[in-house]
Amino acid sequence: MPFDTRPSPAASPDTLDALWTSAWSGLMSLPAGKSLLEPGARAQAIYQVRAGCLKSYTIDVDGTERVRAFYFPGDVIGFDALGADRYPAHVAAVTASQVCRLPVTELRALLIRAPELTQNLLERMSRDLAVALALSGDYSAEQRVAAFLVAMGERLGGGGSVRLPMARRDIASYLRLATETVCRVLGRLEQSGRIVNENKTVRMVDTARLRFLAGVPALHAA
Amino acid sequence: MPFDTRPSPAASPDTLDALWTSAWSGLMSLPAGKSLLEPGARAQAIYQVRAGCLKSYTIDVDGTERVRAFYFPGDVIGFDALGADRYPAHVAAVTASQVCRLPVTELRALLIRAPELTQNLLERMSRDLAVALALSGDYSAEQRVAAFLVAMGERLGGGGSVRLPMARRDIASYLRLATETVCRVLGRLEQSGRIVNENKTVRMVDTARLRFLAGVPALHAA
DNA sequence: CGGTTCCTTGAGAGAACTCAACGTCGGTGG
DNA sequence: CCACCGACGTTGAGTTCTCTCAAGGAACCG
Repeated sequence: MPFDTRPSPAASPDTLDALWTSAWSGLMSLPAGKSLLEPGARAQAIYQVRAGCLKSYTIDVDGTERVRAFYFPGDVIGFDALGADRYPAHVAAVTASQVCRLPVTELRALLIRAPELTQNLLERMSRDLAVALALSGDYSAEQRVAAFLVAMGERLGGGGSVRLPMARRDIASYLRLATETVCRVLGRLEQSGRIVNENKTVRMVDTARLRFLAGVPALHAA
Repeated sequence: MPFDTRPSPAASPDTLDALWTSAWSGLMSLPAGKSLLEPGARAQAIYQVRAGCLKSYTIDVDGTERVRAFYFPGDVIGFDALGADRYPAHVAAVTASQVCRLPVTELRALLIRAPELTQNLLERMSRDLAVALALSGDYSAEQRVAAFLVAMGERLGGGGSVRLPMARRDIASYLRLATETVCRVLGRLEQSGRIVNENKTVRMVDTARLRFLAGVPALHAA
């Protein structure tokens, strides 16, 4: 349940959509592993993913990487920087990616020019907030992994087959589990016939059961 | 570190502040335990706490209560409903409280009339988002409790002495721990001389050490 | 003052973590 | 084209932390 990160398009007039869409510019290509944002840097722009996959992460005192979020095409990067005016975390490409840019100054101007867009923005942020709150719950390793698979399946829409471009370590870090635990759970899910684990691709066989394991399906239904 | 929930006032022109402040109306008094919002209800208004303490919580499938947030005077309740147009959780008074109201329609009108306020709103939401993300990390029971105490101390500003109006059970639920674990950690902190535990009030003796235990002090410093 | 709820402390169980080893994949250079 | 190397993935054994179950003590309310 906790892992739907899709900022699905709001049902707003075409003109607003167009305004929003055309605001983005400066397509940028990033090879796998390349850093896009550094924590502490002035938040001069937000970004939208056009292709590939990126991750947001922090490095804590003992040098451990903590993945905060994964971003896929359509997702906006940088909302969490608007408050403090500084980026709070690293953002780097997981696979070769393309992103486009919207300077914060232009975002503000745009919102003053078209206040109706604010609604859209608030919706996206409040959805992110709801997901983050859901993620902070205490769930078993099995629940977390199942929910992650289900959410990724819905997010990427591969029809029961999910390609996970990120390393097991990244998934584990995101789910607050040990890498080994993720492997073990995937192994157990495969043994019990719920999934088929093919390298970086997971085929979900028993989706209903996975959803049940994930717990509350409400968040996805909504 | 993860627990600063204060939406501290943004440094914006007096007129904007005044506009924001005067938008709120309908002071409402709630006795302890009284429910303010129910999940699923149409989000017709957001609220601001004027006095007391409230909590936001969900009830999951097995009937367990999960506390999502505590609200104190100045905090805004309901941001997370703006996206889905429905409140996502229960909100109830922990102690006798007073709140005032801002209908969503008026909020939208206000934002169109004074788009500069949007910035303020985005800042509040993005701060909430950052806190929620921080809270979702995996921390030891000791880290969580220490961080909670430090954050509450900063939040309520009682000069090293924090009054915790909510039950241990609520704190435990919020921190994703068992009630007993919270008690045990408080006991250990007291035995090692870091705090003095007087019923509902905790005096922080070794604040520096508590901050260290809480981990990254960055979030508070910023 | 009795009852209820909350807080605290103890003993045992279970889930996830750490440590460790081995197998696999992908890239690089001979 | 193949062999090697390093990073990643998987699996096992033992440990640790927190949870659950249980009971006694303290505070609050009628």
